[in-house]
Amino acid sequence: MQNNLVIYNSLSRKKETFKAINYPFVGLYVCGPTVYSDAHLGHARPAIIFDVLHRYLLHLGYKVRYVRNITDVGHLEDETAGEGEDRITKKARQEHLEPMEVVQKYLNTYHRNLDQLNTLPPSIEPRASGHIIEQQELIKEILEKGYAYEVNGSVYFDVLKYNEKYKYGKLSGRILEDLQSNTRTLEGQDEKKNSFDFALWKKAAPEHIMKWPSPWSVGFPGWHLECSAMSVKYLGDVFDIHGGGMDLQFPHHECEIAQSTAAHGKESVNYWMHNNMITINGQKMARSLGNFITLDQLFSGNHPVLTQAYSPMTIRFFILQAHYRSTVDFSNEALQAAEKGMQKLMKAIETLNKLKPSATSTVDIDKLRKKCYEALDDDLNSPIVLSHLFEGVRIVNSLLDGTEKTDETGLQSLKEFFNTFVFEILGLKDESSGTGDEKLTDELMKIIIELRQEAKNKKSGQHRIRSGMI
RNA sequence: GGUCGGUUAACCGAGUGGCUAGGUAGCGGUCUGCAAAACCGUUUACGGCGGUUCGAAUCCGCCACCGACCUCCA
Repeated sequence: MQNNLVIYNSLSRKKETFKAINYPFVGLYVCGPTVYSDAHLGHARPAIIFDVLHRYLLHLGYKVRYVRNITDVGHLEDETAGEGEDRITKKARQEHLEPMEVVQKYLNTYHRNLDQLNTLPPSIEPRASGHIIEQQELIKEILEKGYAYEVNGSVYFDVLKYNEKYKYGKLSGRILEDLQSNTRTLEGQDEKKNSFDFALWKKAAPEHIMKWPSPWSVGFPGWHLECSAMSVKYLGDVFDIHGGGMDLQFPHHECEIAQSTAAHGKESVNYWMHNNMITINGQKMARSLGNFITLDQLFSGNHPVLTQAYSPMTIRFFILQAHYRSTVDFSNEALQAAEKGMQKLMKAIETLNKLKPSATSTVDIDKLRKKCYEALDDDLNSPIVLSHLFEGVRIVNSLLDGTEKTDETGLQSLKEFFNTFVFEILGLKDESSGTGDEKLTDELMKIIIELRQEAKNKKSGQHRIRSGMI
């Protein structure tokens, strides 16, 4: 495959040329959400970023198997409390629902929101609860290889033992000695040999609702395990790309690497990609911090910090305006700027469809197209792609003004240019026909004018309509 | 405390050792009976102090500030 796609690999901390293991197939695994409350702005980012990657790979001609998991198995919320209650169980108790009802409810919202954001669905969306057996099998493998130990019905990963042969901490740049001296002393960890060991299987307390039988105890799998088990099941021992939020780099992804390596004797991921966080007032937006804005709130404007509603495409545009490895700070101003920018882009595309060709051409679309590919190839630099698209906008408007000219071929390639990058790859769509206030007003005005004309003809009620209009 | 990252004009946000990113706002203009909209053009930059270099916002060092991770998190 001839392509020049370069991806920043978190593992090597370098940009690397992307080479698929088994052309034309690409295996892409992205960590999805734990479904226990409404999806928020932070969830939109990886969904959109990896959607663009997905779309771009498809555009380049790859056959992509895109796997994005759903964490629907309760994991301990607060180990410091000793008697940890997992988040889904807690929510179920609060809302008087079955745990699986909680899961379904928020999974539905998540799907609806991502659909509104115009993301393509993943090829497979495996749930942790549906892969308990696979996870148990993986635990057995790790136990057999000697990198785990059982205590009181729970199974823990032996990090120190693993570190003798492999290197623990390579993804996040952590050194085991530092971890040893710096990890806070948490209560309820007496079972572990070392504080940095992590659970593969956890024996459930009697009141714990989500639990499954296993050779060790009635319990539930450790959080990091599902991704190791499911990625390998659907993408093979070694696959191309694993993505997720930067906050998952440690410990989640580090533990995944350790588990897979311990079980299979080799690493399973070629390229690790991590998107940065969305911040609000300079702080990370997260459910656990309580400073998040849900996507439904953004779309409806129903939140104290929002001065207006923002459409799904405004959110998408806003996120694409920043590079995925940078933090992006939320503000009404920034969202409004994104909204106007996107409208300008869409308007130009509308204008383009009305343009008439000239005999000669003064514009060079090929050059622009090439620049867009270069930007995408350079670690998915969507802000640069957008800047080139706005150069295209300038051209369209100049054509309308008559300061630039182009022939039929040029017009056609300009249309293809926008179609490819705006709609196909960046995944934006024109919302104006459905929700635009201006269009709605225009339509309503037309009806009122017609009514007035009608009333005028019948000589009835015209004064009311006229005075109302003025 | 440890590890890592950031500090770019009014706001958001790219970027390269020398050549205008882009969007929004502002300003000037075109158009319009006026205005709005639209369009065209355009002013404010690279946290501080040193160093390398013919030349640094871009490389190096120190300092300041901010953030992320180290505990669940997208």
